Amino acid sequence: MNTEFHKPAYLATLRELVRCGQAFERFSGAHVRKLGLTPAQFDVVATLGNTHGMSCKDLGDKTLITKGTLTGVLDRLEANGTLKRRADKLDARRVHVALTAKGSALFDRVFPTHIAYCETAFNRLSAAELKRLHDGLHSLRTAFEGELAA
Amino acid sequence: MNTEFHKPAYLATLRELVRCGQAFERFSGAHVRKLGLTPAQFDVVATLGNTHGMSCKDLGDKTLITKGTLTGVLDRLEANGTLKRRADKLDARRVHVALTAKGSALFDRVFPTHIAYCETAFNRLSAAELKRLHDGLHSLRTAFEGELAA
DNA sequence: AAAAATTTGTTCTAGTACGAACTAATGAAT
DNA sequence: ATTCATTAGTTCGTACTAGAACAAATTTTT
Repeated sequence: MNTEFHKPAYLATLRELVRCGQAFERFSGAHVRKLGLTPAQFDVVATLGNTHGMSCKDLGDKTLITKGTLTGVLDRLEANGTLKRRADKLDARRVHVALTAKGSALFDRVFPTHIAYCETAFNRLSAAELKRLHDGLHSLRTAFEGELAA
Repeated sequence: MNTEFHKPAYLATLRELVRCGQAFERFSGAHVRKLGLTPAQFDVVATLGNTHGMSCKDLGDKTLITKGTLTGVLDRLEANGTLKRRADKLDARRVHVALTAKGSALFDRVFPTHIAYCETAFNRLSAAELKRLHDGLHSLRTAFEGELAA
């Protein structure tokens, strides 16, 4: 009680960051689920689309899904025939992951649709606003990563 | 295959939004876990701190934790004595949630510490940058919410 | 006042999320 | 070559997440 705690000014921005992120999750996630995928699954399919596949490591780096989680996501997508795992002959530790023909068709059907859907929201901002926002987010992310390393 | 898909300009900003949000989660979450709480638990304790408590509905609205999830989070915090549920006499549907003395002490110990920790990252940006970022995030969030309602 | 619609909170399921422990394979150091 | 350290993936435990179905209480409608 009543520790007179002076709230720093940055809290308003922090709050907007979290709220905006959650609003995007709802906005994007609800659409993705209607397309029959979870957000994480969409992320994987979108990353593998139009590539010859990649290792779990690379996939994890690009999607920012941690490796422990990735195993399960890949399991489910492999089980329903969206992608296939195969051993990497040059490095036996690695597993090469690539979309199947079915997965590629899924990508073609789902990716442009979702990109167009998201565009409706972003189009409410001007190009200049988007650029400013991009730069600000980038600075802040760099700050988080820098402090975490420190 | 090879539908020549023209990637819209907004994707760069979208990517930064997601990455910045995840960077914050890591930055903030790692610290909160060291303090012995999960991010969701910290969110609840921080929201209940310095109040006389509130209904699950209000708590869910403020923390943006959906009600199905909130039940479990509250279960665990109640089990370890951080908070207490009691019936609301005016509206029997409602459950009033408030910190116990132990929970209040936890809040006093953990909240200022974490706020100060987060400040180190935000201090890397100028006040003007933070303001611009705040406004941009707000506009974008409004756009998401507006499109979702539409 | 009775029926219908809404609100509040819990429960259930499937799918993340993170961290830590573990195995197997590659690379480095000597 | 053999030990040592690092890297890639999987597995495990606990906790969070959305969404849907549910029961109970309140409000609205008639």
